[in-house]
Amino acid sequence: MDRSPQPKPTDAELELLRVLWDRGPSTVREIHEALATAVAKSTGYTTTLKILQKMADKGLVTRDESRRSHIYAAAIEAEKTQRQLVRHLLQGAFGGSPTRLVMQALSEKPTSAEELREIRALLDELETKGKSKPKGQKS
Amino acid sequence: MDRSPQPKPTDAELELLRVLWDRGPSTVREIHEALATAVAKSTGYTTTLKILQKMADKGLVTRDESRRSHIYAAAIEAEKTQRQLVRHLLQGAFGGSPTRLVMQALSEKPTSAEELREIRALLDELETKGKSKPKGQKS
DNA sequence: TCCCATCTACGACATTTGTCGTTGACATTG
DNA sequence: CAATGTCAACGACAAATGTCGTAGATGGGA
Repeated sequence: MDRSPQPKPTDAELELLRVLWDRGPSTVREIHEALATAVAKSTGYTTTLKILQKMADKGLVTRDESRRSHIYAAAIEAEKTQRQLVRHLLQGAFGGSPTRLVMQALSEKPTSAEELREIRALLDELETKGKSKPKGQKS
Repeated sequence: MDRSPQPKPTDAELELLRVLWDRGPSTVREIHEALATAVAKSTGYTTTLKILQKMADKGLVTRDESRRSHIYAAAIEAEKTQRQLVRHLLQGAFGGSPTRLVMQALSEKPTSAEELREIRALLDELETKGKSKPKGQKS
Protein backbone atom coordinates (compact mmCIF):
# COMPACT_ATOMS: atom_id res chain seq x y z
CA MET A 1 0.00 0.00 0.00
CA ASP A 2 1.23 3.32 -0.95
CA ARG A 3 3.32 4.66 1.80
CA SER A 4 3.59 7.10 -1.07
CA PRO A 5 5.93 9.88 -0.17
CA GLN A 6 3.92 11.76 -2.72
CA PRO A 7 6.24 14.24 -4.35
CA LYS A 8 5.28 17.70 -3.25
CA PRO A 9 3.53 19.31 -6.21
CA THR A 10 5.00 22.54 -7.47
CA ASP A 11 2.96 25.69 -7.78
CA ALA A 12 2.26 25.14 -11.44
CA GLU A 13 1.29 21.56 -10.80
CA LEU A 14 -0.99 22.65 -8.05
CA GLU A 15 -2.79 24.95 -10.42
CA LEU A 16 -3.49 22.11 -12.78
CA LEU A 17 -4.57 19.88 -9.95
CA ARG A 18 -7.01 22.52 -8.83
CA VAL A 19 -8.59 22.50 -12.25
CA LEU A 20 -8.84 18.73 -12.22
CA TRP A 21 -10.33 18.70 -8.77
CA ASP A 22 -12.90 21.20 -9.94
CA ARG A 23 -13.80 19.78 -13.31
CA GLY A 24 -13.01 16.16 -12.92
CA PRO A 25 -11.24 14.27 -15.72
CA SER A 26 -10.49 16.59 -18.60
CA THR A 27 -8.57 16.90 -21.81
CA VAL A 28 -5.48 19.01 -22.06
CA ARG A 29 -7.39 21.53 -24.11
CA GLU A 30 -10.05 21.87 -21.48
CA ILE A 31 -7.57 22.29 -18.72
CA HIS A 32 -5.64 24.80 -20.69
CA GLU A 33 -8.74 26.82 -21.43
CA ALA A 34 -9.91 26.69 -17.86
CA LEU A 35 -6.57 28.01 -16.74
CA ALA A 36 -6.61 30.75 -19.32
CA THR A 37 -10.03 32.03 -18.40
CA ALA A 38 -10.04 31.40 -14.68
CA VAL A 39 -6.54 32.47 -13.79
CA ALA A 40 -5.65 34.57 -16.81
CA LYS A 41 -2.79 32.22 -17.35
CA SER A 42 -1.18 33.03 -20.66
CA THR A 43 1.15 30.15 -21.39
CA GLY A 44 1.27 28.06 -24.51
CA TYR A 45 -0.75 24.94 -24.99
CA THR A 46 2.29 22.70 -25.07
CA THR A 47 3.41 24.04 -21.74
CA THR A 48 0.27 22.77 -20.11
CA LEU A 49 0.66 19.51 -21.94
CA LYS A 50 4.23 19.08 -20.82
CA ILE A 51 3.49 19.71 -17.20
CA LEU A 52 0.62 17.27 -17.35
CA GLN A 53 2.92 14.65 -18.84
CA LYS A 54 5.46 15.19 -16.13
CA MET A 55 2.77 14.91 -13.54
CA ALA A 56 1.68 11.63 -15.04
CA ASP A 57 5.25 10.38 -14.71
CA LYS A 58 5.28 11.34 -11.08
CA GLY A 59 1.94 9.74 -10.48
CA LEU A 60 0.17 12.96 -9.66
CA VAL A 61 -2.37 12.39 -12.42
CA THR A 62 -3.58 9.44 -14.44
CA ARG A 63 -4.03 9.45 -18.16
CA ASP A 64 -6.60 7.72 -20.28
CA GLU A 65 -5.17 7.30 -23.77
CA SER A 66 -8.04 5.39 -25.25
CA ARG A 67 -8.97 8.37 -27.32
CA ARG A 68 -6.93 10.66 -29.44
CA SER A 69 -7.33 13.45 -26.95
CA HIS A 70 -5.99 11.96 -23.78
CA ILE A 71 -7.97 12.50 -20.67
CA TYR A 72 -6.23 13.39 -17.49
CA ALA A 73 -7.55 12.95 -13.99
CA ALA A 74 -6.15 13.82 -10.62
CA ALA A 75 -4.53 10.80 -9.02
CA ILE A 76 -4.29 12.29 -5.57
CA GLU A 77 -7.10 13.60 -3.49
CA ALA A 78 -7.45 17.24 -2.75
CA GLU A 79 -7.63 16.59 0.94
CA LYS A 80 -4.60 14.43 1.06
CA THR A 81 -2.57 16.90 -0.88
CA GLN A 82 -3.71 19.78 1.23
CA ARG A 83 -2.81 17.86 4.34
CA GLN A 84 0.62 17.21 2.98
CA LEU A 85 1.17 20.85 2.14
CA VAL A 86 -0.06 21.97 5.50
CA ARG A 87 2.25 19.56 7.21
CA HIS A 88 5.13 20.81 5.16
CA LEU A 89 4.41 24.40 5.99
CA LEU A 90 3.93 23.50 9.60
CA GLN A 91 7.32 21.91 9.82
CA GLY A 92 9.09 24.36 7.62
CA ALA A 93 7.87 27.66 8.91
CA PHE A 94 6.01 27.19 12.13
CA GLY A 95 8.20 24.78 14.01
CA GLY A 96 5.39 22.30 14.10
CA SER A 97 2.95 24.42 16.07
CA PRO A 98 -0.45 24.34 14.41
CA THR A 99 -1.72 27.09 16.63
CA ARG A 100 0.40 29.78 15.08
CA LEU A 101 -0.55 28.61 11.65
CA VAL A 102 -4.20 28.68 12.50
CA MET A 103 -3.85 32.16 13.85
CA GLN A 104 -2.14 33.40 10.76
CA ALA A 105 -4.69 31.76 8.55
CA LEU A 106 -7.58 33.28 10.40
CA SER A 107 -6.06 36.72 10.54
CA GLU A 108 -5.40 36.50 6.87
CA LYS A 109 -8.90 37.08 5.69
CA PRO A 110 -12.08 38.31 7.22
CA THR A 111 -13.78 35.08 8.00
CA SER A 112 -17.51 34.89 7.85
CA ALA A 113 -19.51 34.19 10.93
CA GLU A 114 -20.62 30.96 9.45
CA GLU A 115 -17.12 29.79 8.90
CA LEU A 116 -16.19 30.77 12.40
CA ARG A 117 -19.01 28.61 13.60
CA GLU A 118 -17.75 25.73 11.57
CA ILE A 119 -14.33 26.03 13.08
CA ARG A 120 -15.77 26.20 16.54
CA ALA A 121 -17.57 22.98 15.88
CA LEU A 122 -14.34 21.37 14.89
CA LEU A 123 -12.72 22.60 18.06
CA ASP A 124 -15.47 21.05 20.11
CA GLU A 125 -15.01 17.81 18.32
CA LEU A 126 -11.30 17.84 18.85
CA GLU A 127 -11.72 18.57 22.51
CA THR A 128 -14.00 15.70 23.27
CA LYS A 129 -11.97 13.49 21.06
CA GLY A 130 -8.90 14.48 22.98
CA LYS A 131 -10.26 12.68 26.02
CA SER A 132 -10.98 9.42 24.35
CA LYS A 133 -8.19 7.88 22.37
CA PRO A 134 -7.81 9.86 19.16
CA LYS A 135 -8.75 7.30 16.68
CA GLY A 136 -8.67 6.59 13.04
CA GLN A 137 -6.65 9.02 11.05
CA LYS A 138 -3.26 7.68 11.39
CA SER A 139 -0.65 10.10 10.36
CA MET B 1 9.19 52.28 -1.41
CA ASP B 2 9.20 48.63 -1.42
CA ARG B 3 5.72 47.40 -1.39
CA SER B 4 8.11 44.48 -1.45
CA PRO B 5 6.70 41.51 -3.21
CA GLN B 6 9.08 39.69 -0.98
CA PRO B 7 10.36 36.74 -2.94
CA LYS B 8 8.94 33.58 -1.48
CA PRO B 9 11.77 31.89 0.40
CA THR B 10 12.64 28.40 -0.64
CA ASP B 11 12.70 25.52 1.80
CA ALA B 12 16.41 25.80 2.36
CA GLU B 13 16.18 29.51 2.86
CA LEU B 14 13.40 29.03 5.33
CA GLU B 15 15.60 26.76 7.38
CA LEU B 16 18.25 29.42 7.63
CA LEU B 17 15.69 32.04 8.46
CA ARG B 18 14.40 29.88 11.26
CA VAL B 19 17.86 29.77 12.76
CA LEU B 20 18.22 33.52 12.51
CA TRP B 21 14.84 34.11 14.05
CA ASP B 22 15.86 31.87 16.92
CA ARG B 23 19.37 33.05 17.55
CA GLY B 24 19.33 36.56 16.25
CA PRO B 25 22.23 37.90 14.18
CA SER B 26 24.84 35.21 13.69
CA THR B 27 27.94 34.33 11.78
CA VAL B 28 27.86 31.81 9.01
CA ARG B 29 29.71 29.37 11.21
CA GLU B 30 27.17 29.67 13.94
CA ILE B 31 24.29 29.21 11.59
CA HIS B 32 25.93 26.26 10.00
CA GLU B 33 26.56 24.62 13.35
CA ALA B 34 23.06 25.28 14.54
CA LEU B 35 21.71 23.64 11.45
CA ALA B 36 23.98 20.67 11.82
CA THR B 37 23.04 19.97 15.43
CA ALA B 38 19.43 21.00 15.41
CA VAL B 39 18.30 19.57 12.12
CA ALA B 40 21.05 17.05 11.46
CA LYS B 41 21.73 18.91 8.28
CA SER B 42 24.88 17.54 6.73
CA THR B 43 25.80 19.98 4.03
CA GLY B 44 29.12 21.71 3.57
CA TYR B 45 29.98 25.01 5.11
CA THR B 46 30.20 26.76 1.78
CA THR B 47 26.71 25.65 0.92
CA THR B 48 25.34 27.50 3.88
CA LEU B 49 27.47 30.48 3.00
CA LYS B 50 26.29 30.53 -0.56
CA ILE B 51 22.65 30.39 0.32
CA LEU B 52 23.14 33.18 2.81
CA GLN B 53 24.80 35.28 0.15
CA LYS B 54 22.00 34.68 -2.23
CA MET B 55 19.52 35.60 0.44
CA ALA B 56 21.40 38.82 1.02
CA ASP B 57 21.07 39.59 -2.67
CA LYS B 58 17.37 39.03 -2.50
CA GLY B 59 17.02 41.13 0.59
CA LEU B 60 15.95 38.28 2.81
CA VAL B 61 18.81 38.89 5.20
CA THR B 62 21.17 41.74 5.95
CA ARG B 63 24.91 41.43 6.32
CA ASP B 64 27.28 43.26 8.58
CA GLU B 65 30.72 43.11 7.03
CA SER B 66 32.50 45.25 9.55
CA ARG B 67 34.28 42.22 10.86
CA ARG B 68 36.07 39.46 9.13
CA SER B 69 33.34 37.01 9.97
CA HIS B 70 30.30 38.62 8.51
CA ILE B 71 27.23 38.69 10.60
CA TYR B 72 23.89 37.90 9.07
CA ALA B 73 20.52 38.89 10.37
CA ALA B 74 17.02 38.17 9.19
CA ALA B 75 15.68 41.09 7.22
CA ILE B 76 12.11 39.95 7.29
CA GLU B 77 10.01 39.22 10.30
CA ALA B 78 8.93 35.73 11.13
CA GLU B 79 5.31 36.77 11.30
CA LYS B 80 5.33 38.56 8.03
CA THR B 81 6.95 35.65 6.29
CA GLN B 82 4.59 33.18 7.82
CA ARG B 83 1.67 35.28 6.76
CA GLN B 84 3.00 35.40 3.26
CA LEU B 85 3.41 31.66 3.13
CA VAL B 86 0.00 31.06 4.55
CA ARG B 87 -1.50 33.39 2.01
CA HIS B 88 0.32 31.59 -0.74
CA LEU B 89 -0.87 28.21 0.39
CA LEU B 90 -4.34 29.57 0.83
CA GLN B 91 -4.48 30.82 -2.69
CA GLY B 92 -2.62 27.96 -4.23
CA ALA B 93 -4.25 24.98 -2.63
CA PHE B 94 -7.35 26.01 -0.77
CA GLY B 95 -8.96 28.38 -3.19
CA GLY B 96 -8.70 31.13 -0.64
CA SER B 97 -10.86 29.54 2.01
CA PRO B 98 -9.11 29.73 5.37
CA THR B 99 -11.57 27.39 6.96
CA ARG B 100 -10.36 24.35 5.14
CA LEU B 101 -6.80 25.22 5.90
CA VAL B 102 -7.55 25.63 9.56
CA MET B 103 -9.28 22.30 9.62
CA GLN B 104 -6.38 20.56 8.01
CA ALA B 105 -3.94 22.21 10.33
CA LEU B 106 -5.87 21.22 13.41
CA SER B 107 -6.43 17.68 12.28
CA GLU B 108 -2.77 17.42 11.58
CA LYS B 109 -1.60 17.08 15.10
CA PRO B 110 -3.17 16.38 18.43
CA THR B 111 -3.55 19.85 19.76
CA SER B 112 -3.28 20.44 23.46
CA ALA B 113 -6.22 21.71 25.41
CA GLU B 114 -4.36 24.86 26.11
CA GLU B 115 -3.78 25.56 22.47
CA LEU B 116 -7.37 24.88 21.72
CA ARG B 117 -8.25 27.46 24.29
CA GLU B 118 -5.94 29.95 22.65
CA ILE B 119 -7.56 29.43 19.34
CA ARG B 120 -10.98 29.80 20.82
CA ALA B 121 -9.91 33.10 22.25
CA LEU B 122 -8.82 34.22 18.84
CA LEU B 123 -12.15 33.19 17.42
CA ASP B 124 -13.92 35.28 20.00
CA GLU B 125 -11.78 38.20 19.16
CA LEU B 126 -12.41 37.84 15.48
CA GLU B 127 -16.11 37.61 16.03
CA THR B 128 -16.46 40.79 17.99
CA LYS B 129 -14.02 42.48 15.73
CA GLY B 130 -16.02 41.37 12.79
CA LYS B 131 -18.79 43.75 13.85
CA SER B 132 -16.60 46.79 14.08
CA LYS B 133 -14.43 47.50 11.14
CA PRO B 134 -11.47 45.18 11.30
CA LYS B 135 -8.64 47.55 11.25
CA GLY B 136 -5.51 47.50 9.33
CA GLN B 137 -2.69 45.57 10.66
CA LYS B 138 -0.81 46.43 7.63
CA SER B 139 2.43 44.75 7.39
C1' DT C 1 -9.44 11.98 -51.81
C1' DC C 2 -6.70 15.58 -50.22
C1' DC C 3 -5.88 19.31 -47.22
C1' DC C 4 -6.14 21.41 -42.87
C1' DA C 5 -6.71 21.38 -37.99
C1' DT C 6 -5.57 19.18 -33.76
C1' DC C 7 -3.07 16.35 -30.76
C1' DT C 8 0.96 14.05 -28.65
C1' DA C 9 5.80 13.43 -28.36
C1' DC C 10 10.41 15.13 -28.28
C1' DG C 11 13.98 18.06 -27.64
C1' DA C 12 15.85 22.73 -26.73
C1' DC C 13 16.57 26.35 -23.61
C1' DA C 14 16.94 29.77 -19.85
C1' DT C 15 16.55 30.01 -14.91
C1' DT C 16 16.77 28.61 -10.27
C1' DT C 17 18.37 25.66 -6.56
C1' DG C 18 21.28 23.36 -3.82
C1' DT C 19 25.67 21.35 -3.67
C1' DC C 20 30.87 21.66 -3.59
C1' DG C 21 35.92 22.56 -4.49
C1' DT C 22 39.36 25.90 -4.88
C1' DT C 23 41.54 30.21 -4.21
C1' DG C 24 43.26 34.14 -2.23
C1' DA C 25 43.01 37.17 1.83
C1' DC C 26 43.47 37.58 6.57
C1' DA C 27 44.39 36.40 11.33
C1' DT C 28 46.48 33.69 15.19
C1' DT C 29 49.98 31.60 17.43
C1' DG C 30 54.07 29.31 18.05
C1' DC D 1 58.50 35.85 11.04
C1' DA D 2 56.38 31.57 9.37
C1' DA D 3 53.03 27.92 9.56
C1' DT D 4 48.43 26.88 10.25
C1' DG D 5 43.72 27.68 10.23
C1' DT D 6 39.53 30.37 9.05
C1' DC D 7 36.80 33.04 6.00
C1' DA D 8 34.45 35.10 1.87
C1' DA D 9 34.22 34.89 -3.02
C1' DC D 10 33.88 32.65 -7.27
C1' DG D 11 32.92 29.32 -10.52
C1' DA D 12 31.32 24.66 -11.67
C1' DC D 13 27.78 21.34 -11.80
C1' DA D 14 23.67 18.43 -11.71
C1' DA D 15 18.86 18.46 -11.24
C1' DA D 16 14.40 20.47 -11.59
C1' DT D 17 11.19 23.77 -13.55
C1' DG D 18 8.64 26.22 -16.71
C1' DT D 19 8.66 27.83 -21.27
C1' DC D 20 8.32 26.85 -26.35
C1' DG D 21 8.96 25.21 -31.28
C1' DT D 22 8.73 21.62 -34.36
C1' DA D 23 7.75 17.08 -36.11
C1' DG D 24 4.81 13.28 -36.91
C1' DA D 25 0.41 11.02 -36.49
C1' DT D 26 -4.52 11.19 -36.83
C1' DG D 27 -9.05 12.62 -37.84
C1' DG D 28 -12.67 15.50 -40.18
C1' DG D 29 -14.50 18.12 -43.78
C1' DA D 30 -14.68 20.30 -48.56
